[in-house]
Amino acid sequence: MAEFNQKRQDILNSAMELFKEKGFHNTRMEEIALKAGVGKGTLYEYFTSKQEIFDETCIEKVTGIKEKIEEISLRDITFREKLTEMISMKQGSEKCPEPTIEGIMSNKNIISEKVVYAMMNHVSDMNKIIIRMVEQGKKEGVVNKNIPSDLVVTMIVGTVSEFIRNKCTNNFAGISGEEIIINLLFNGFGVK
Amino acid sequence: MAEFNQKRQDILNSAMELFKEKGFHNTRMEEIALKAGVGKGTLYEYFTSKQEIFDETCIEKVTGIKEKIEEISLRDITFREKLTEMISMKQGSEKCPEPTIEGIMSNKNIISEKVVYAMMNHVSDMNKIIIRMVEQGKKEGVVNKNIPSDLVVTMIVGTVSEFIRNKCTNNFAGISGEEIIINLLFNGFGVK
Amino acid sequence: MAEFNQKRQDILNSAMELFKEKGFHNTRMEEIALKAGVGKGTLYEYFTSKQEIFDETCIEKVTGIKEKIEEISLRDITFREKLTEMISMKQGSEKCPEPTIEGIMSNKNIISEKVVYAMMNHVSDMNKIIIRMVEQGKKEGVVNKNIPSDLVVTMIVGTVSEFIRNKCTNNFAGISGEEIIINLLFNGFGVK
Amino acid sequence: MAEFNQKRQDILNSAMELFKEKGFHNTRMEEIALKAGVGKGTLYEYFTSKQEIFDETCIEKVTGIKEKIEEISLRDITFREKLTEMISMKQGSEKCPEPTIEGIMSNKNIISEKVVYAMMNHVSDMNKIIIRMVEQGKKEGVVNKNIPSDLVVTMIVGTVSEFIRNKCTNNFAGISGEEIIINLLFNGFGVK
DNA sequence: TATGAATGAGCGTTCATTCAT
DNA sequence: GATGAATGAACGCTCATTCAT
Repeated sequence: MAEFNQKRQDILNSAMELFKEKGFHNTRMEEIALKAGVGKGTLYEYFTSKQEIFDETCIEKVTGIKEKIEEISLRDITFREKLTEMISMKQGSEKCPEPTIEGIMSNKNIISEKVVYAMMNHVSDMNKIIIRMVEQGKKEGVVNKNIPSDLVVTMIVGTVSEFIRNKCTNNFAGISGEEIIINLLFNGFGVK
Repeated sequence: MAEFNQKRQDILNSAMELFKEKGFHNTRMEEIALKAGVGKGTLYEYFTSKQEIFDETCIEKVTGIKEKIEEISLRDITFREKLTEMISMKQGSEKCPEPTIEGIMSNKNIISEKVVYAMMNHVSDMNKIIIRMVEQGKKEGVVNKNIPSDLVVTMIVGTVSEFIRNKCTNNFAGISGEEIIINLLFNGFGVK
Repeated sequence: MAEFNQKRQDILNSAMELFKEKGFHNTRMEEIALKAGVGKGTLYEYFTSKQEIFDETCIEKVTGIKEKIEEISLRDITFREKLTEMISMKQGSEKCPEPTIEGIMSNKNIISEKVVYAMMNHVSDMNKIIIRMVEQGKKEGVVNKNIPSDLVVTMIVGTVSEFIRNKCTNNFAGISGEEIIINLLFNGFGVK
Repeated sequence: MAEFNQKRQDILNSAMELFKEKGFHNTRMEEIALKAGVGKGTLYEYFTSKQEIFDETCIEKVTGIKEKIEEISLRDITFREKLTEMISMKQGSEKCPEPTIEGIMSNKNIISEKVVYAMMNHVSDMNKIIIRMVEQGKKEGVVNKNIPSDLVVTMIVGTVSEFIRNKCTNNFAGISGEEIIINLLFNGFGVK
């Protein structure tokens, strides 16, 4: 049984990488099998269809992100420290992964409907978690209580995602701007 | 010739809508032809392949966004006013369009390579334009000169994109948060 | 349109021959296409699936038989003459075809359900037609009125089918037993 | 060894039932194994292929029919009694079986060639047996000596098969027509 | 001996593209 | 130029068969 799960995961990992690299429609079942080191037919011992494999990889990715956010949110650290953790967050694999929720959600017309719902629930959960983090900030007296929390979340999520994205496409050669970005979020770019 | 361009544009518009709705691989040439009111074979009088049609729609979309940004950047208004214009920017079509650059770029494994380069150039241009806007802000004395402009751009682009995205998925029921977001960008969410 | 129907019929004929020769599952779409002199994809311009092609060939066959029976039943000849016509009936094609209804019905687990119903209706129609023929015989005073017509039909259909089948498998070398069989049906094999 | 034969027979019985119900190509080896209560691999300990299993079931069925006919033919009873026995003959299993030779022979393009020959020999044997029965009738003075025996056999086999077939498809609700059919065979349906 | 996880040849079907009209 | 009937390469999936245990 442990072995079953292991092989299943191998397939999922191979598929994930190929989907990321070439997209759903340009990835052939045969390639997934080859990469996972199994026969084509074996894929169907673990999954019922290519669609299911794709769905699972998507679910796994959002779940992974959500769990990281959740884990950060539960630590006994300040709001600012949590923000710093989030911005340093990395997807496990090498290279430059598809780290943002948005990248995953852009496959909406490929993912099967029920999985879209599942993912949207995850996204909604993440929003709630981050809203709670913002409210922690308000309690700590470091976040302005007059600003609606959801808009604060919008700025955080947007900025952090864009920052991570840019780091991947190497727009910030060498400079580690995390600290600056955090300050920007707190103080804005305006002159005081 | 004018007629040629008109029909070409009709095809492009039909294709754009279908691609947005169903994705590249789920859109059939026949559907595009049908929607454009031409025969299937006719598509090949105006484009050499489905790929080319897709490439063109992508280019057209980024170009559209870029031109809007450019147009805003050239107006004789303050930096803050330009920001406000950007956040109110809308993609032409009805419903909820695919307005952000990121949504388009997520098709990287479908777009043909040379078009990816073209698009990245556009994106890079846009960055430069926005950087110039930020520098205008610095000159006006409303943007903190000590913060690297590219990081300011990161925050602006990320926040604005996320804001537009959320407005589409109706996360902000009724409340028009544009003004608040602008203030957030300038002052951050921190307590002064 | 005439051309459409012609090509459709060509495909059907090729399919019919192959199905007869090799059965449904051993006949490949490619072979049907090859035999019909069209491309594999073309088959799908005329039919939606292999199943549909098979269904149509079955329908066509029973319909053909039914129409022949019907045509015979409508002629202005005596019951005995009609019987003689039936026993001399031949399926159009060369070689030794699959002439009996039973041969066709033996594909019940291949034919799609709704077509099975259609065929059973045809079979039921044929029974009614033959029953009417028997009743004509009773009116003519050549068929014993005390015997239930459906049992008479059973004997006629069974004997005629078996006779045709045997002629095909060459069990009756040269001898044309039609006349004898008709007499047998009327008088039985018993000694008077 | 007895156990070997028992299990072999179990497999054959399971297969026979499934083949009858769903046909050769729609029956999967896994189903046969499941129904026989053995593992998929075990099937190959007893048979070399699915084909062989099918061949054996066919042989077994014709052999069964032939043996019944043979057994009837050897009894010390009159020709008429033998006929009555034949028409009352039933295939062992419940429901409505595939009792006629023709039903089995309609699989000619599935059965392997050498088995087709074997079956045709059986069929030929059966004909000879029934011919001998007819000749017994002639000796008993109840069958007209002027009619070629093979044509008499044709009428008997055809009528009996059709009768059994119809009884299965419930065309004769309740009425047990066996006696009438026998009389029909002897006397025909003609008016004397 | 019995098993069932693994396999891959094989086939039905789709759809971008072509080309005769 | 405009068309759509015809095409066949390509791919997802099935299932008989194998073989390590």
